Amino acid sequence: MTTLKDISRKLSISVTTVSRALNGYSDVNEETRKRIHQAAVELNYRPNQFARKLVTGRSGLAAMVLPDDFGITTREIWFEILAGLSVEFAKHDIDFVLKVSPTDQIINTYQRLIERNAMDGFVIIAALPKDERVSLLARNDVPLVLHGRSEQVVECPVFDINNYELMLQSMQHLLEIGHKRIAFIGGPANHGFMIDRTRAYRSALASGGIPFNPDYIACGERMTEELGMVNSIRMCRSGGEEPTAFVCANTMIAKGIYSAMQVLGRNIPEDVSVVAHDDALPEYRAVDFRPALTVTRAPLRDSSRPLVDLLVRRIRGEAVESLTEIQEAEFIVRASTSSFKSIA
Amino acid sequence: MTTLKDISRKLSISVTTVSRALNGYSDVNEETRKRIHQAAVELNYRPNQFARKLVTGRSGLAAMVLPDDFGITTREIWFEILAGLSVEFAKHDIDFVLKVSPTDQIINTYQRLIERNAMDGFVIIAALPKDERVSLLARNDVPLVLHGRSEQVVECPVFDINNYELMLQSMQHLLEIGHKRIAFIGGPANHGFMIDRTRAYRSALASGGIPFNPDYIACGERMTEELGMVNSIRMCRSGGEEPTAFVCANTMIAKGIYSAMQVLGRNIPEDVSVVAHDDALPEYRAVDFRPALTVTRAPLRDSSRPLVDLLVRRIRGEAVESLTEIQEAEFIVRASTSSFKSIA
DNA sequence: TTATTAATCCGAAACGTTTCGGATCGCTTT
DNA sequence: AAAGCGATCCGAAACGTTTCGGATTAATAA
Repeated sequence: MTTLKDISRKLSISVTTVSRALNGYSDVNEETRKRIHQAAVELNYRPNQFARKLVTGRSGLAAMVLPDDFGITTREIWFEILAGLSVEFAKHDIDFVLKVSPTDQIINTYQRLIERNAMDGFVIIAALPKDERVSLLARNDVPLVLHGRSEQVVECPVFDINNYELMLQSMQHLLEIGHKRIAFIGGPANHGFMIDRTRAYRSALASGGIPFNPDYIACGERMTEELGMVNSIRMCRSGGEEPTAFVCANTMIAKGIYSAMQVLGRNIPEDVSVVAHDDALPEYRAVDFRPALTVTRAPLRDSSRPLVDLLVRRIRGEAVESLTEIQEAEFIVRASTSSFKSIA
Repeated sequence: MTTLKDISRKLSISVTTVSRALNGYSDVNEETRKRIHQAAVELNYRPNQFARKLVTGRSGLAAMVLPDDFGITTREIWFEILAGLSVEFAKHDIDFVLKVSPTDQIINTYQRLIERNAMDGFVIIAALPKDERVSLLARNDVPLVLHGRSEQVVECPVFDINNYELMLQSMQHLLEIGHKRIAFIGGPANHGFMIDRTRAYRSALASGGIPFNPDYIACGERMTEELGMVNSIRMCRSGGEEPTAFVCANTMIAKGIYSAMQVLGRNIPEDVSVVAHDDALPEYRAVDFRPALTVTRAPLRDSSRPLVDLLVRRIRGEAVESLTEIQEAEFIVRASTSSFKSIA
C-alpha cells in the first residue's frame, strides 16, 4: 500500500505539501501539484480512510438501520431502496453499511452507533411525524437525511414527494369523470405521507361537494396486495353503497383490488375505476396491469440520488435551510379509469 | 468520547496496561483488570475503530457486493441474506457494508475495494465453480467466505448445504413410492449446487435402473415461479410421456408448477407428485401450499451464522483447513407426494 | 547468598493522515 | 535600505490505539 510518505520520498517533497496538493489547497505551486498528482496515480495511491478519520473525524461511512420485521413495507422495496442508496453513496466514495435490528431495539442500535462515532451520517426512510430516531440523532448532532417530512423542529435535510398534490391529482381526475363514491386504501395512518394524502382526499371531496364517508377509507400497517384485497372486498360487501372508484397508496394494493374485483365479478374500468400511486417497482409494473393502471408516478429509485446528495451536503457542513427537496409525481392516465356514466 | 487515556488518567494506570487489560492479555493482574473494566463501563468507553485499524490493519468492516440485476435470484432472497448477515456480523462488532454494482463492473468494484484496503473480509454467495471474484480476492490475500463450493484450489472457508445428499433423498422418496418418470427443474447449470444435484439426480435414476431422459431436466438462469410454470407445462405438453413427479430446486419453482398443474387440470398429488428444496423463505411457506409441499429443508437464514463465523475465524488467522462446514437438509414428507399407483 | 523466574506493569514508537504555525525567498513599496 | 507582502513550502504535533522491549518486584531455585 502506498502512502503519502512514499510520494513524498519519491519526489523529495514534504508529506505536508503532498497532502495539501492532493487536497486542493491553494498554497502549492501549480507545477509541483502536477508532479504530485502524477506520482500519485503512478504509485496507485489511495488515502487511508482510517488515518484520515482519526484526524478529521470523517469516516466515509453512512448507515441505515432497519427493523427486522420490515416495518411498513416489503423485502423487495427495502432492497430497492438499499440498492439505490448503495450505488449513490459509492459515487461519493462513501461505504453504505446496513444494520438490521430487532424492532424493539432500534433505538438502542442507534445509540450504540452514535457512541461508537463511526458513521458520518444516517438515512431514515418513512420518518414519522414524531420520530424518536430523528430526535435522538439530532440531539447528538449526527447528520441525517429524512425521506418523508417530519413534524419535529429538527434541523435536517429532507427529501419527499409531494403527497398532497399527487393525491389531489388522482381525486380530481376521478371527480372529473363523474365518480362520487371514491374509496382510499392506504398505509399506516400515523405516517406523514398518509396524513398529507388523507388531507388531500378530504379537501378534494369537499371541493367536489361530496361528504366524507369514513367507510370509504382504509388504513393498514402494511401496504400489501392483501390489504387491497380484503378492504376492497369489505367495502363492496358492506351492504351500503359500493365505491365506484379506488385510490390506492401503491400498486401492490391495486393488484389486490384487481384480484378482489375479479373474484367479485366486477370489471375494471367498466364497474370500478382504480388509480394508484406508483413507486415504479420492477415487479409491479403499472403498464402490465390488465387493464393498464392509471397512476401518479414517482420512482422510488429516483429518491436515492437526492437523499444521498442532501446527506453529503449536510455532512460537508452546508446550511440546512437549503436542504429540502420536494419532488412532484407524474400523472399518467391509463385504462383502469373510465367515466362513471358507463355503469350509470 | 472517552479514550484509553481517560481511563488511564482516572485510574493512574498506564495506557498500555489499560489497553492490554481490555484486550484480555494475560500479563495484567486480575484485580486491576476488574478496576479497568469497571471504569470502562462507567465512562462508557468504546474503542475507536479507526485508531485500531490504523495499527492492527483490521477495520471492523465486512462487505458483500452484488450485481444490480440480482443474479440468480430475487430481491426478497437477497434481502433475506443481507438481513441475516447484518445481524450476525453485528454480534462480532463488525459493520456490514453493502455494495451494489453494475453486473459488468463487479470485478472492478472488488478491485477498488481491495486497493482501498478498508474491508476485513468478503462474503460471496453462490460461488461459481470457476469464479473470478474468488481468485481475485484469494490472489490478494483478502479473507473471504463462500456460500457454495468452488472447484478452485483457493484456500478459503466454505459453507454449503449437502446438495448431493438432499437431492438423493428427494429422489429416493419418489422412487420408493413408485415414480419412474421424474423431472428436475432447477437453476443455472454452471453453479455448484446444480452440478451436485444433477449428479445426485442421475445417480439416483441409475440406482433405480431408470434411463436418464434429457427432456426431464430443465435449467434456468432465474429460479422463479415462471421457470417452474413454463417448464412443467412444456414437459407435460411435449407429446411423449409426461413426468409423474417433479423435483424443484426451490419452492418458488414449485409454486409455478402448482399453478401450471391447475391450468392443465392435473391434481397434486393424485396425478403428479411435487417435491422441492425449501430455503424457508417467509413468503413461500411450504406448509401453506395446497397441498402442503414435501421438501428438503435448509433455512437460508441458518446459513448466516456459519458464514459469518467462518469469515471471522479466517480474519483472526485460523488455519483454513478446518473452515469448511456442510449442513444437512431435513427431509419432510407432506401431502404433495403420493404413491404413483394412485393413477396407475 | 546469588541467580532465575514469574507476575505485573509501563515508556515510547508506530500506524497514515491533517493542520497549525511558522520559515524562506524574491519582489514591491516606502 | 528597511519594511512589507505574496507565493511556496515544511516541521512537528495530534488523532487513539496496539505492541515491542524492557523494568520492577517478589518469590523460587541453585
